[in-house]
Amino acid sequence: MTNPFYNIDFKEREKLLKSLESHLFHFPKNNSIFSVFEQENNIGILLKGYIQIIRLDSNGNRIIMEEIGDNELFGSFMLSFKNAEYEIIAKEDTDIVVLEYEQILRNQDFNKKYYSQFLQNMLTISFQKLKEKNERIEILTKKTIRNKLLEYFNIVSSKYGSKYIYLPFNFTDLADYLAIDRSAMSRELKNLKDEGFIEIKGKRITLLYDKYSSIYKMMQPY
Amino acid sequence: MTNPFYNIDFKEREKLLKSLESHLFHFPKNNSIFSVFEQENNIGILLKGYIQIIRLDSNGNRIIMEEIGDNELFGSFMLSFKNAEYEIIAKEDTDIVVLEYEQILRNQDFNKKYYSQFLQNMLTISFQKLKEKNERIEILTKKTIRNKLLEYFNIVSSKYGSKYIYLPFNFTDLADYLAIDRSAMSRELKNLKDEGFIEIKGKRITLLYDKYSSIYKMMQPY
DNA sequence: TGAAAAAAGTTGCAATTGCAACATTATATT
DNA sequence: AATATAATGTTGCAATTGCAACTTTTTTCA
Repeated sequence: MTNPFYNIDFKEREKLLKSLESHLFHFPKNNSIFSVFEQENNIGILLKGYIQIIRLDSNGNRIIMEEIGDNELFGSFMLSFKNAEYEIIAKEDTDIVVLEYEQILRNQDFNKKYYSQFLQNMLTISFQKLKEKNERIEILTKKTIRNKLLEYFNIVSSKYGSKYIYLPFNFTDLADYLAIDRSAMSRELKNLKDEGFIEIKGKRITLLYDKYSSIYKMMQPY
Repeated sequence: MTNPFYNIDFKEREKLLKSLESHLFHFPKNNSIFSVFEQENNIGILLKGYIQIIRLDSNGNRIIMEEIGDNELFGSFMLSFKNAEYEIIAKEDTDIVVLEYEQILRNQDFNKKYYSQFLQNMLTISFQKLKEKNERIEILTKKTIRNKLLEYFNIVSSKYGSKYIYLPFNFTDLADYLAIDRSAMSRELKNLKDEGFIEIKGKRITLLYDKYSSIYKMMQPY
């Protein structure tokens, strides 16, 4: 992911962060960072670490809404925490900067080169995130568990240009990311294995089918 | 939606569009505008009109990926048209500007005030779009048709602050937006009516339940 | 206006999936 | 290393949903 401070030197960065009324936070592994985002419209930039944003239903469903890695944006500006219960958890030791939405988007310091560069960087990151969100939507709109899994595998596979995939999370979390029942997913993964489409060794999955093969096209929902 | 040329006067806007190598297009109602977006990484700004981006599966599924209205962004920079069949249709007479991703994000004309203002406007629009995408994901991750419908109704209802909802599309398209079978959705809408939770008159739906009521919380998937 | 096309409503049936309730294996912690 | 905890694997069963195949209603357009 593009660095939000790309092409902005250390001194300028300090000035920028001061003028945007930023706050720096550190969270140790496995701590909740929800408190920071309760108030309205702030923007978090993850400098280092890894966090998950999890939504908990009134039905007891657990959904992984976002996985945030280095240089990514997150916060209430893009995901309203009002109407449901959320957990934001640092899965590793994590450093974040929190900015005010208003400060970034109402600021008119256009004579400061570093501010314009910062806007450009933020836009680059936002565009990448929009692409990710659309990929997620392409997965979620598949009607069967099988097709959700295959779409997910294809996206990860083409991202790294390889038929050998390393899952970024465990199977429980994968099910919560794909919004399907874990045991039903487990059953379907077994089917895919038995039919010879994939191979699984821990978090390492090998795709044995050709994306453009007739076998793939024949994978009908029913 | 924020105007991408907010706070940029006509003369500056002309200069900006020229420097970004923009192209203007007009499409009459019901025409395909796909051709414009076949090439890599371009950004469309919808000036006036209304378009739908539809994904067609190899399974024969039809999914409404995006609905684009005035001042919204769309294009291959945020939705890759490579790995599936897409239709991009102007549902009304539509004017669009097409820009190059590279031109916007590599340009270093930071001494031009209008360019920085444009970046700020684009960022505002991107943030709004990210919020919409997350709302869509919150709907799609619901496990039952009933809960998808209710989540959708709640989002539309709270957006307009009213229990009277006017659907922005017909029921066939609603099903394709929620990624569920039309007839199954029709059945579930009838159930919700019969149980007294909603009232339907054409595209006008009245929510008869209280969002914070126990009835709502009791709406379990099974 | 009237015919054609599209959208909406209905229903039976079978496939899929969620859920529960386990057993087994892996990981974390003291 | 031993124990507690979490993750994974498995299966029966019932609820939900997709699909097909209609009918009825609404909208479009020549």
